[in-house]
Amino acid sequence: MAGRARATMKDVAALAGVSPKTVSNVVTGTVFVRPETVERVEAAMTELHFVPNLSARGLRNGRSGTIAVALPDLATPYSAELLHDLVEVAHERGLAVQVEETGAEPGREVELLSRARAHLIDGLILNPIRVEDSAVEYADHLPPVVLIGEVEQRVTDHVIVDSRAASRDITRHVISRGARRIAAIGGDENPEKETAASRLRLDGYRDALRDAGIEPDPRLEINPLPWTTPSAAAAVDGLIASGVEFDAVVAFTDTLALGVLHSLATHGKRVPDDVLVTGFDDVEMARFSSPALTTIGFDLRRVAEEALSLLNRRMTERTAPARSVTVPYELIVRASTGD
Amino acid sequence: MAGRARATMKDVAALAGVSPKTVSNVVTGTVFVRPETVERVEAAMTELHFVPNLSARGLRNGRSGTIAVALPDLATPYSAELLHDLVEVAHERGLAVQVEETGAEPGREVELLSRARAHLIDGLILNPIRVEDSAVEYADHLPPVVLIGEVEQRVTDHVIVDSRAASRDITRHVISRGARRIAAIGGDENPEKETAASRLRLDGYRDALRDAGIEPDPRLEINPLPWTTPSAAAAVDGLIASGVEFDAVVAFTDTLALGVLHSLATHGKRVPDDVLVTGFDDVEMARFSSPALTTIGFDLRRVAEEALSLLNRRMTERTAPARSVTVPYELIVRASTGD
DNA sequence: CTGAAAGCGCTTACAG
DNA sequence: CTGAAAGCGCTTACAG
Repeated sequence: MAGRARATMKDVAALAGVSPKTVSNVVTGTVFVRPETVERVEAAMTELHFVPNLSARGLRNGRSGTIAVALPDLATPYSAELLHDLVEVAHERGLAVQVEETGAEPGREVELLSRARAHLIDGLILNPIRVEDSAVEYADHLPPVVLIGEVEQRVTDHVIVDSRAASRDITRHVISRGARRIAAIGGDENPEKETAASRLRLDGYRDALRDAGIEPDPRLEINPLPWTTPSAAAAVDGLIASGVEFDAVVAFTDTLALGVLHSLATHGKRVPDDVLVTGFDDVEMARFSSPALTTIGFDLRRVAEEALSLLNRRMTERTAPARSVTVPYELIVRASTGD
Repeated sequence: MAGRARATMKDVAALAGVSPKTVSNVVTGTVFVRPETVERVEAAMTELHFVPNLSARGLRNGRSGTIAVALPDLATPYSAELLHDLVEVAHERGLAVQVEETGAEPGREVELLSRARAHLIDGLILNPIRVEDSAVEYADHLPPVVLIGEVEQRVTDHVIVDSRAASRDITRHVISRGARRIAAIGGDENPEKETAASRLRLDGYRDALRDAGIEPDPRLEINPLPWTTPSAAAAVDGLIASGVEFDAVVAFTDTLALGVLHSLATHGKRVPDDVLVTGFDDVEMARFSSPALTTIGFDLRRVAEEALSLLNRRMTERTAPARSVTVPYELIVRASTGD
């Protein structure tokens, strides 16, 4: 078959002795076709190895059957797990998934959205990093968009977890276990470096401190960029070297927390005996680290389903008001806070 | 703009006072167009928010500018890191990437390849699990395919790492550190469960044992399916419960090795003092586990580049003989074998 | 239940 | 350097 021209509906129609329209009806299955006819057409399709040309279909009906998923860093465990669920759910719903990486640069999100490529897709699921920079103001020129993650805007649909409350809860938890000098890894005052997650989780952390009457210490608020395991390890190395005392570390993602554990182990600090440690996201490694991580968990499969449902609705009702779905979280207590 | 019809080249041409052909020339940039004309056309495109319809272009020139990447499980750290590099390289070369998950079921690979969707793509990069089942025999009816990973066939292009030699080397390493009772996690005799990686890494492990005069013990060859961290942990739990003695564990992926470390820690076995442990792949967590993992590393970015180069060549020369590129590996010694 | 015609938005020869 | 025509392979009205 290599090299031989691909069969078209016209070829199939000729072989089956029907019109192209009938072949189309058989392929799409929207109209009832007489069983004998269906059989003849299917036999012809098999014989010719017919596969519909999706470019042609897409051109005709204006939909490609493909959505894009844009994530900051595909190599991160959290992104990988989220992508896994999104692809699974999308395929169940008959949609193909194209992936894009926005990276650390805020501009990439905007660029990506306005890029030509984006317009071969029927919709976009975006996990944004930045608040203001999120290209949502361009929503008018965009395909349907659903945001995953906390962003303070009401222009597009989004699926959120209440990060601030979750961060407050997990910080309260370490306070309840006796911690007073609690480092926050991922928080930042600098609006240049601030992200939606960073801002909200820092707010939640401070809420808990305030409620407990603990004075925040700027030296304990560290934002290692990018949010990776090695940079978190380096941040804790630095904290230890600085001599600032601490008895707990609240990391704003599990990926960061794994670096925290590594640094503490390197310096001979025992978790949870000397220092309590928590993460956020409940990635698979959070259960298998030494010690296992106390963290915030939520149902990623559910997030994926909600995102695709919102996107699907948006594809049909373009002008409906923006919807927001909140997925519940739970505090998962493990050995890293001495369960 | 929402709801308003998208501008076409015809609209742009009308506004700029040129023919659609000229607009096309400006957009594709293949033919020289007079600077004043270019400027007029570009102004018109901006004004109308023109974006070329890629379905139409795809229909016309037979290429979509999209490739597919099919991996067994997107949530696995190794897959995630590989996808990250593939997407990065593909984007540098102007290609979009569609992702597919083949899962554990061997049939999915075949199904996927023959599925209609596959034909909207210009090529496919596949990380196959099974040897025989890999749908490579269908290569004639397929878009250009490049395999990543060891598969014993010469029908399609592929990028490989010499798994057998690598597995032999790392097993030799633990033998050199004094181990004699070495468990292999991921090896399997059962052809039903055997995969390309499983087969070759088991062969390499046995090569090393034979060279050292150590008799293989079937009770030490365990294949936890699927190849995940929890199943590896459960496998080692079982091994310990069985009472079979061992002084080292050679895991066939880092993901498995992380589960091995977890199980050993749970049972109070110290690594490397009581048991040596090794992995394969050098994922990021291999550096941050406690202890850090001795493993086999290779350049994933390089793998991605080679795969895309092969695919690109295949897209132009469909009938050229299959090529194979071998990427070098290295033994990375870390604390888990007592460095 | 099926056919003949038209058109989705591009780009490729073919002319000038 | 630019235009007018044709066609990539489908599907959507419009007829019967």
